[in-house]
Amino acid sequence: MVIEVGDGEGLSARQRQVLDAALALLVAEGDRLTMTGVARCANCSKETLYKWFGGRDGLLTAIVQWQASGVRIAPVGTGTIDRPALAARLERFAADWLAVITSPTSVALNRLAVGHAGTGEADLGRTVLANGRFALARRLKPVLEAARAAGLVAFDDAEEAFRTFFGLVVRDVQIRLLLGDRARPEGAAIAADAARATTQFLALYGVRSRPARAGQT
Amino acid sequence: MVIEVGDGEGLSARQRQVLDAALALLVAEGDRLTMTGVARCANCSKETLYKWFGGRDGLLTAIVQWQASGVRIAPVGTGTIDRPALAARLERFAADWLAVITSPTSVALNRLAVGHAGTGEADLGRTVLANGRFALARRLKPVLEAARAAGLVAFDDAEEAFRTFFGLVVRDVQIRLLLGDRARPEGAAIAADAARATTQFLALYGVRSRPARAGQT
DNA sequence: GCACAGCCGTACCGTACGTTACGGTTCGGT
DNA sequence: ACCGAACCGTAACGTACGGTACGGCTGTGC
Repeated sequence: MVIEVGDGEGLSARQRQVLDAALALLVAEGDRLTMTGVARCANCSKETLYKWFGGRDGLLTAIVQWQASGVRIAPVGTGTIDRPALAARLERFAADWLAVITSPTSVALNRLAVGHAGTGEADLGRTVLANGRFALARRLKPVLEAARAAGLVAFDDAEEAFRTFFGLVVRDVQIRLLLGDRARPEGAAIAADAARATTQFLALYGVRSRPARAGQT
Repeated sequence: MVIEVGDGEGLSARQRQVLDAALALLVAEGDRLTMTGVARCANCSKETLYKWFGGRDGLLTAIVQWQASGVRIAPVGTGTIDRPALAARLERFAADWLAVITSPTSVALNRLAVGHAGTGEADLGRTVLANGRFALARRLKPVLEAARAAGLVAFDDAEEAFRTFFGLVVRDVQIRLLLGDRARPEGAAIAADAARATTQFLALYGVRSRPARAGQT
């Protein structure tokens, strides 16, 4: 199965406007998003919505893909990999990821996809996973493997190492937000969490190289 | 705010039957659960459903509380606390928790609550969190604090330690299941994951006492 | 035996919303 | 200036479902 990662290439400027409006409405209204509401809020006709997106499912799918195309995790960058650089990079990933999953937009989209999972053909959940968790893994694994090649960390399976990192970063934050708990960390807390997760990950997988005790945050 | 943890005390046998049927239907149908469907499936009339539960929201709330009353995490038990006992207890918690959150029932219920979060007054999300994540924390924290008192582990904040343990146990499993990914670990994998999470948690928080190198799993 | 309460099954009502259809308007091409 | 395509705004249709009403059945207290 091929998941359309959708960089919003085939969309006209007007269509992007409509999707922006729909996304904003989704964040505000949640799953009560209605075709009439989108049309009114986007100043377009329902007929146009149906022509462009085929129906409600198509619109929702387009919204998910459109938002995904706007999420950009820190590019990997192929610089030298020493211990401080690795820590900085992991911390950056963690902070970016926390910022994404705690954003109202991401929460609304994940709620939509969760509620929609297992029903219908569109399978928004698959798309959200492809653009979220799996996209993150795709970006992070090369970093982990480069670090392993440089002797900084040790693990058998990059996938397992990634999942541990994921757990250390996300913890209970995402599920709590999805379930409506007010627990959204702001800037400073996110930075602190990212640093803690990185430290813990390196404590679990890091290789104690030489005496080098410096730069442990 | 007081959350009704609901041990199903005020329910007649017949009402439990109805809730069981409704829960089964919820697992099968997802959010498309309909009052008519519940009535048909439970061999009762809609009038009775409305009389007993007040409406759809009331029924959903009753379903959530009813299922929560059936979930039992390993009781804490106040035995001696040495390193192997601590590891065994953590592993037990982790395995129980993984079994719960990966069960189709839990997935269906969490999907329902997530989709329902932020809308309406019932606030199923709050109930699910109270009976899930927070109930787990309530059970686990005394164990962690007893272990700290015994000098086995070290941490400043039991809440933070719990959240780390939670992350190490759950990782990406729950969000993937909620989003419809087929990634349900079965018995052996759950046991392995529980052991790994426990080992990692003790590696992060455990106090290296004396030479004692035995019993590291 | 009988009145009555509780419940089942079903029919019914009102609404919300997805979907379709249509008249009017804007705009680019010729 | 004219034509056609695309699009806006709105009205209309059909259905699904939450909620309500009612007739019939069963079991229990007197």
